[in-house]
Amino acid sequence: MTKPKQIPPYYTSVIDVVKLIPPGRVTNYGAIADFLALGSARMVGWALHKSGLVDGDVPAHRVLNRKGELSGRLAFSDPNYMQAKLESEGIIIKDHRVVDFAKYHWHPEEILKT
DNA sequence: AATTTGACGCAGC
DNA sequence: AGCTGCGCCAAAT
Repeated sequence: MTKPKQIPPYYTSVIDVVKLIPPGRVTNYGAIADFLALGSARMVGWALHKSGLVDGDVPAHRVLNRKGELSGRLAFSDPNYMQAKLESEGIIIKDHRVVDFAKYHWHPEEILKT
């Protein structure tokens, strides 16, 4: 019979961290991977891709690659969703790239400081 | 079961 | 400063 697909634990961990990203801020896959000690930023990418199927309330549009590029925009239902959402949060995007990326860059470590 | 791909990152050139 | 190659680990074919 149909077997309910189990969600690997680290998927949930990644989703949890992504949900903690403050509006108007962005982060990169490597930062999350390092924070969760996944050992590979690719895992974060995979987890986020699946996140849409697991939880539709994940602000995955705030996760970019280390260059600040919207590398995952093509994976969304609408390629323009990611940019539109980020711009609506006050982030300027030029050629699928975040302007002043370092300025908006957020690190999971921030949640520990508070 | 083996090979390829992937929402990545970094060192080297 | 941009391109190439390699490493990372899991999922898909």
